[in-house]
Amino acid sequence: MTRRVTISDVAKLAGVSSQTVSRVINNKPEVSPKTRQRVLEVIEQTGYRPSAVARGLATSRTSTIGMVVPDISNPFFSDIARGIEATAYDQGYNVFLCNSNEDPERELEVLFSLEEKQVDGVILCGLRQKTPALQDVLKRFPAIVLVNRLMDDASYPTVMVDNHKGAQKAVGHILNMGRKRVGILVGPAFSYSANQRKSGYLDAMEGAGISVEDGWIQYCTPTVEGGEEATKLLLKRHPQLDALFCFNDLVAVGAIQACGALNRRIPNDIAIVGFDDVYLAALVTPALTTCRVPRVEMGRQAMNLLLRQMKGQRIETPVITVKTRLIIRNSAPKVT
Amino acid sequence: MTRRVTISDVAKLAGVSSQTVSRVINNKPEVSPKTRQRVLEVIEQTGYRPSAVARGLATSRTSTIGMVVPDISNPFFSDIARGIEATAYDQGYNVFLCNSNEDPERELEVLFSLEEKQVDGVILCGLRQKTPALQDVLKRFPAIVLVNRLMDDASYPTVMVDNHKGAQKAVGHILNMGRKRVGILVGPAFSYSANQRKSGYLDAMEGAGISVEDGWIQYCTPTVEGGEEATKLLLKRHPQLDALFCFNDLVAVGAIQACGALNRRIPNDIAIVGFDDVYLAALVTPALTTCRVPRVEMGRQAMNLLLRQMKGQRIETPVITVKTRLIIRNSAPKVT
DNA sequence: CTGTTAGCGCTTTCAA
DNA sequence: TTGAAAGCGCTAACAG
Repeated sequence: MTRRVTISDVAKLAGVSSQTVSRVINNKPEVSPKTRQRVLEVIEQTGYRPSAVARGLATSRTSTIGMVVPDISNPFFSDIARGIEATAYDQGYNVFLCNSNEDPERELEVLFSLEEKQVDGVILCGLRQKTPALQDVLKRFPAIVLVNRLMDDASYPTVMVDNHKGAQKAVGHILNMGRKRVGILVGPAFSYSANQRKSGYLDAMEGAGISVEDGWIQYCTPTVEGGEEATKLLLKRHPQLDALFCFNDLVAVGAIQACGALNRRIPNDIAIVGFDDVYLAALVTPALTTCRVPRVEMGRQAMNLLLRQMKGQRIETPVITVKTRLIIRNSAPKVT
Repeated sequence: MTRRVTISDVAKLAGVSSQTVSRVINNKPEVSPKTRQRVLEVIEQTGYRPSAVARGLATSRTSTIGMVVPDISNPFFSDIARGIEATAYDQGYNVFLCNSNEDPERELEVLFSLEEKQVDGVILCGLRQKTPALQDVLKRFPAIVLVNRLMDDASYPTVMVDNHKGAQKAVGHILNMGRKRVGILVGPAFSYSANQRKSGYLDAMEGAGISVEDGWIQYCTPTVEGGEEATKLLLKRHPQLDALFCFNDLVAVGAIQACGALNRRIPNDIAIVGFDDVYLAALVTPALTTCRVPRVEMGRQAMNLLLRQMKGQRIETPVITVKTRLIIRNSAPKVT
């Protein structure tokens, strides 16, 4: 660790002012080819890298953004993260990774740290709260994008999943199989996505002229265990159900396991459909029919929305809704 | 977006010098309680946050580290990332997430960007190359930790998995089941972990007095598809094999699928053991016996090593080797 | 205990 | 096309 090479080191060695070096590294046109050439050579020789910190202080832009996710080890969010990082990288931005651990207090704290770091923008994924304190910090960022969670007042550009249509497609597919007694493992009652998926389910059922019994609707935690428990409860009370539409793939895997324990054959006795299409979905037995959510794409879109804001461009569509696609596998096959 | 509140704004409002404010925000003792109180009140009222950028320029430390992973959406690395981020956060560091996409050129580029951002340290996960150019950039960082990949000269503190012992345990378990014809799906020939696991396998077999035929050793890409293909090849040439030790869980899942296609019952006809214990492992059918790698723990250890370097402490153990644990499930159950 | 001065490495503005 | 001066917001070093 020797001292960093600075812009004035380069300037001296090239026999120019540091301003000229600055012009060269920023690709300004007003430098003579000769001078530029000489400066570039010195930069090459010395291995000079401009300090983004000093530049950030001078320009008050850091080419840095913050990404807040509940948990990066959740495959749903790590895919989104990949999309964000890839697009950010292409545009010369570095990304701070912050886990909020679903903890509102920590969510605030990471936002404070991002504020101190002077990020140019923040992408918030799966945000849970919207307290005044939260609203307050958010206001202080130059740009904000929300992913998978709508603020009540739609105050920020947002990337959403078309949960309603996705659920309709999924349930429609089940109905096409000839099943009519379709239960739903809704997921958590407070979840925005869960409620959208539920309403898609209800619309599909209603559209087919089937009246849904209250008991067919079962809330659960969005995990394998949650799905397993909920399925056991549901099938105990309503053994006549011949299909289950699940909040996500993890819940669906729980449902598969419960059906195994209850000796219900899938799909013959009961069909099962998930949501998300995480990696797992294709690999369980039976392979899961599910609604694919384009997560990497969501990340890209989110970063693009952020970039536009940071460039001061107007955002035509403040809410981008990405489409899902039904992936048909063995847990709810196509009936021919 | 109004102008940021700066340290001198606070100083003026509190009727002190900015130096005193600096002392307060850095918790220096030499400030009178009264003054401190007054300054804190102004900070509270104004919502002042010190600029980490300005501070970074002044101190040449940024409280920021870089984390380079091949792919954050790979669950192996996203778990490590979680461990790193959690520990970093506790110590007041923010983490730049960089995907290298297994691309040596991009790996270099992200390191350059991290250098410009003046990170205090870098954690490199699953690094593939060690070209002179790479060595060169690395030298310019104040602190470096390697994860899951040893540089030939052990020049940097490193967190490794005890692949050798893990493989020995796994194969030992298979042998205890009474199986003697154990094939191995090694993984990629260039992979350091793969070679360590292979040597653990060979030692276990030799220790049991079993001579391994060359044909039992099958290289493959470390994916489900790779495992599937390799298994088909292997079992075609060596149908007598009664167990497979796989490079990782994905390969093992591929093996399970191949066995399904070949009508080989697991574990009766053939036992299958994986490595890593990603969350998938418990959810496939049959559930996978596998060697658990404590990934979050690895991330924590890596960050701790980095912290010690950044504090200028001596590193007693330049290579930390984390232990694996055999998780026995149905694909290779315990024989009682 | 508190304030003053200088400077971190860059860009912006103005002048040449 | 080039350079000089000032300043971004903070801390280090010194003085009082």
